[in-house]
Amino acid sequence: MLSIQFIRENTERVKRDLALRNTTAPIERILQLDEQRRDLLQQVEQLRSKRNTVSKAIGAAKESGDREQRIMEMRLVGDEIDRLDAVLKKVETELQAHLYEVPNILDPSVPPGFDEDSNVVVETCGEKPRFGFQPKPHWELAEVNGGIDFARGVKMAGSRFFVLNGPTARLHRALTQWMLNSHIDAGFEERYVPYMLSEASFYAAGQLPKFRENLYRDAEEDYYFIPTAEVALVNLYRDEILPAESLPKRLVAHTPCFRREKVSAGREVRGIKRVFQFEKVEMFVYCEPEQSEAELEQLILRARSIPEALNLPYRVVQLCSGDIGFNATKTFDIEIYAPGVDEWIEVSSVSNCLDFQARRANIRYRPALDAPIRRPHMLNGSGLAPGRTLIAVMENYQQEDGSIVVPAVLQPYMGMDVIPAS
RNA sequence: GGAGAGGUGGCAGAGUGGUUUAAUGCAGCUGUCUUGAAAACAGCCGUGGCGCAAGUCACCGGGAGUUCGAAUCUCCCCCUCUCCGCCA
Repeated sequence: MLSIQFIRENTERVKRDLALRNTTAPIERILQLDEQRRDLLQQVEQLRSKRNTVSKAIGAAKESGDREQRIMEMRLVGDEIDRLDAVLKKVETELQAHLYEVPNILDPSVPPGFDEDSNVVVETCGEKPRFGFQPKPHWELAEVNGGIDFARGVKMAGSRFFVLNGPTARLHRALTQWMLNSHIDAGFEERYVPYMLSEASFYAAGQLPKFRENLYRDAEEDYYFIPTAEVALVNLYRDEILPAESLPKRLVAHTPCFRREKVSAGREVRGIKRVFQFEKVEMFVYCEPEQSEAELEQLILRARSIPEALNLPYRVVQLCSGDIGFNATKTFDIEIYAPGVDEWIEVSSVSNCLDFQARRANIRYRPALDAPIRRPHMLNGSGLAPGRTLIAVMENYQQEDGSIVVPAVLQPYMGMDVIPAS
């Protein structure tokens, strides 16, 4: 969240960014509540101070003549404190709830725009493959080699679930392992994290209260299923003060992701692009505020290294103001071209969230001994989503008979160089 | 799921109604001494809110209550540990 001080001092900026995001938040109400809060706080604290002083005196002079008189007096003061406190608490609760609803400010470089149509392609790399035949979409390739079983996924769980078979399952796992290893080799430290977290953790990560309808949850216990490892990686150091020498902290985790997406039937139903459960290798960085711009660049390079090494055509897209996520100030997507569906598929989203999540999660660091505490900047980026990368590999590496050549970097993980047609 | 014991500052650990601004120790920081270090000695050493400031308020797992006054008493909840049960 944004600090109330920031909103107070940069009201116009905050309102402008809300408009650019094509969303709303009750900024005027927040400012009003803020003023009420400070006013009430001063009244209550003055009364508390008085009560503390007198109570101490009562304790010190037990046999004083006006003892009863003073106790009576303080009883009234206590009643008034209770009354004001109740009002204060109500104001603070509402203020806090509204502050949770305000998205991050936008980086000045974010292009304005209503929706994804206004996103800006920053760079396009690699060549689209040329085929001497009509390339098939991955679901048709799967029919040839039996790699994806849609029918049984639907039977077991429902629509938008699937099963991977044999070499295709192994290719999916190979992608995951290879991605993870390549980030570890680049200096990231692996974490294995819970896939279900408490409601408090989801508030801290900025998932709640806004995106409740997109989450799967335990019906009886306080568990929500993570829609991304980011939620866990934000909460790792919740309520902690990190030592300066631990920054920058570059982490990577592989988790399944669960997303309850309200997609209309008939739209993007084919294939495995849009599903309710998928794998993701997630990179995450904690760093000093001065470093976050540079760390963002590094994260983008890390994400790009994956399609580079797989020799897949991809492009880097900067999200416009209307498409950027709630927590982020600046986001770049990586999209890989998939010739079968003839589409650029989003496989990564890399964001700088500044101190937005650090404030929600109450994470701080001490720059030096005796130096004042600060909030770290936090960044996240997929590196990448193996399921969608699988689509790109299948469609780009397909041969006329429906067999699929295994990219060189994955062959050690596969023990084969071609997935045969049948 | 059942029974028992606990939850106090970075750590250890006192504190069962009123100079507690939480004792003391360890760790850490600064200084004196020393060629340097150690030791010794002295001082410092939590977080957050409000306020121009002086200052003030809150925080002893979380919440509610009793009281002029709560780390301390009462109730509810959460978590940890030990034993039992179940289990990959």
